[in-house]
Amino acid sequence: MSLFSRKKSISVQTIRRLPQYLRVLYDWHGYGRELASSTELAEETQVPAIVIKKDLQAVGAPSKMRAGFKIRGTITAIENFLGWDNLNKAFLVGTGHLGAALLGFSGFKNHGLEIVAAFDTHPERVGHEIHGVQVYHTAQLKSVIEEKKLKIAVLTVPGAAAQGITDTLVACGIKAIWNFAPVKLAVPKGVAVQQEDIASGLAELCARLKAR
Amino acid sequence: MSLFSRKKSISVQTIRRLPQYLRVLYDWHGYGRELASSTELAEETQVPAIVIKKDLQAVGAPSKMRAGFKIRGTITAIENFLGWDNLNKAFLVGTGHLGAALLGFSGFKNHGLEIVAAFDTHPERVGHEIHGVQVYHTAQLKSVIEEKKLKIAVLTVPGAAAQGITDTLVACGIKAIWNFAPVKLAVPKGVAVQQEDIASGLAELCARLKAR
DNA sequence: TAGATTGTTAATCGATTAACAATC
DNA sequence: TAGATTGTTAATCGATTAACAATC
Repeated sequence: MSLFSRKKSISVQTIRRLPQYLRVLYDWHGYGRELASSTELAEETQVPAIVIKKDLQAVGAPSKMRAGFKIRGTITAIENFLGWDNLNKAFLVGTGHLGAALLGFSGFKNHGLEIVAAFDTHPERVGHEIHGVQVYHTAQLKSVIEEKKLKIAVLTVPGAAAQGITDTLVACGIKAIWNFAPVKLAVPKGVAVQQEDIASGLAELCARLKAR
Repeated sequence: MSLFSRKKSISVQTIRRLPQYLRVLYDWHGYGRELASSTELAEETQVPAIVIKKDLQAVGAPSKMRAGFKIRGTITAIENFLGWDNLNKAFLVGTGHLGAALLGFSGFKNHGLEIVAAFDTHPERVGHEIHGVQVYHTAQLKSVIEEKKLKIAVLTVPGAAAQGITDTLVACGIKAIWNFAPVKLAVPKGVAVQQEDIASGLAELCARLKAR
């Protein structure tokens, strides 16, 4: 056991499955259950049992031989792996339809994210609140980010504006950007960008529909 | 060339990348360009050139040796593969924040989707229009689906309601469901469900942020 | 004990990547 | 011709799947 015995990096696929497990585990934990076997989780999530076993082992979920994984401990292990055990302060740029929808989504608090500020350029939005979140003018980005010590940016601006805003964010020292604009952002190394492309899912659905 | 020389099935990963190529190609086509090499597309999309080459070959995009892929023909090939060359009539169930945001998103017309009806149970929404789309009561699902010959369902209802609505949709003969509720839907074989789980992307971002 | 499960290693599969020929 | 590109086949890599031992 050397200092270098770091767990070998966990695959993106595994990471993307974790929230799914988490939801079921929260549910069962709420009912007072203490153990969950990969077989049972497989039934609930439609993910193969052996995949679940491997995924949970990868994040170091505690288990009891022959009995299954310890629900409470597995929740902790996943939350810990994702950094969802304490809230990251985040802000949202672009309070259009999608932005407003995300501001109204209370579920993020279970997912390590707390959106505490929003930004826009439209005069009729600036200065108001949306779902309890104050909307500032984009010109105030730097000062508000510093003042509130914000770490994660949620980008819901039009595609044409995305790169410009991104450059500003990078200049402000932001290290994580969750981008909903259909544009590949150029960022310096060291800044994590998570691209959400709604068209990908639609393409998948259409291709499957067509293939039948 | 037998009847069975069907292109070997294209991977999900390839399918999910196609819309990205499409956006760049639309753009360049708008400028009157006729050819695009995989190298140039790689620069624009940050996808490796050889991946792009393979992807475009897979959908049968036309090319000129030494010169690149023919933009107009490649657009056609991708649209055709995805069935985006003519609009699928779709409807949306659940006109909450996210549902309203999707109704207001005009971009779907470029993606083979035309949302022509919406459903909800809230009395204050039923009977009104949202972004020009009529909202019906969920009780009218069957009749409206049949009357308007709707094919694709977009589900933006709360998780607790998703499976119940799905059962109704299946009974109405719907074959494709684009599900934004964080619930794995149980459907009979032959019904395509595309699951969008916003938490997956967030998990990916958080894991990457944590790993640094 | 029997049987269901985790733990662990090996086999399989398929996507990505590399290599190089063919082309204009 | 030289050089950039597509076309095509082979090599690599890593995720999934299978197999079976260990456990209680």
